[in-house]
Amino acid sequence: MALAHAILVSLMDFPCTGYELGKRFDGSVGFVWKASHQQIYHELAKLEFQGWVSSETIPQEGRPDKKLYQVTELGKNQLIKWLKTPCEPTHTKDELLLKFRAGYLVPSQAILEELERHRKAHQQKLSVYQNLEQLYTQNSQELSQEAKFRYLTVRRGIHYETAWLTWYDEVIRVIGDVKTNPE
Amino acid sequence: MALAHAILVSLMDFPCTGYELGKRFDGSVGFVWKASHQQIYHELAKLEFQGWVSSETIPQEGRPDKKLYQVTELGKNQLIKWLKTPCEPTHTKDELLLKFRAGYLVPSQAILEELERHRKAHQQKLSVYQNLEQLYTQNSQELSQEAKFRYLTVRRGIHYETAWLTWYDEVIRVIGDVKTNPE
DNA sequence: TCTGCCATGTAAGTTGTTACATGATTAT
DNA sequence: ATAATCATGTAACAACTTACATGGCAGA
Repeated sequence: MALAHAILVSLMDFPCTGYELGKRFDGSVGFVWKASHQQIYHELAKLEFQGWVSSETIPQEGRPDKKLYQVTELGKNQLIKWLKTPCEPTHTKDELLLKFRAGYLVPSQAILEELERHRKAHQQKLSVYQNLEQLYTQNSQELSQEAKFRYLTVRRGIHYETAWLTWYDEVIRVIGDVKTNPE
Repeated sequence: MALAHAILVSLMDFPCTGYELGKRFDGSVGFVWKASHQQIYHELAKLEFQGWVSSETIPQEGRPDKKLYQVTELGKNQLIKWLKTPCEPTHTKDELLLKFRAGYLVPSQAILEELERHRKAHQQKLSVYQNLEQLYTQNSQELSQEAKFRYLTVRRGIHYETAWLTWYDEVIRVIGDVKTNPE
């Protein structure tokens, strides 16, 4: 259900092909919603069938034709309807935290190494967000309404990644110097 | 795949029935992994078939028999094997943030109300975590290795919820005083 | 009396993952 | 040569959601 809306939100920025959407879902859109290209193609077909998006086929030589998708009036109305509908908080499913909770079952070194891998990933994501943030803050003119929402989405990413990094530091302080390794 | 491990982690704390697991997944376990009772019963049956858990049927009067599950040696080994295997960072799927990103399409009041609802939920979860935290910090004796991991899992929850609250404040500062409502 | 708790599931449908398939073009 | 990029999908499977089903017991 929400994948459909994630696609609509993306296409509202500008029309795209399925392939391009796939890349955007790997990049900045993926910070709020992840999806594989198979899912995207499948959902686009469904959306077109429902009349929420329309496509224009662009013939190409030496490679498959492109299909450029855009949101229809109906699609936009449905998107706005969805925006006005309350939603539930996201169901947490965090494999790393789940592992961490059972971390006492293995030598703490194993857990700390895994944590370090993830810490690096979060550090990198933070950098990406900080670069994006600069695009909004560097010129001092007032941001448009649309830009404000995007800027704050990036800010949410910064808060999120920073919270992880702070937690990692805390973990190191509490269990990082443990000498007694079980097993 | 990971639901199986979430169940094993929970059962390592102490043996449970499916029903009790359901409640725990609604409560403290649910902070790291969410699952419905249907999923849990289904997965328990699978786990027992595989020999990762075993069950003891406890007859009852006037209500269905209980099945008390516990982790087998095989299950524990599999759990430890899984703990040592690296995992990927969680795929983000945040409906609220997705909506927020497209927030410019509706009157900002609509978004702010939805945000307020979620802010309250995060505030409440934070309180729950803070109460749990006290259990670990109130007596000054050194925590066991197992308790440290649990304590830090709770701390992660506190960092997570606090980051949301900080972001909400920021959103209010940036778009909370907007006079121009589209539509 | 009615709601909620206890206790277990089945069945149908949707969503998401993994593997497979094609084939020219461009960069290393 | 080889790998990566462009560009689209199908098929099988696994995971998850929603609705349904049963039925006694305890408390407001």
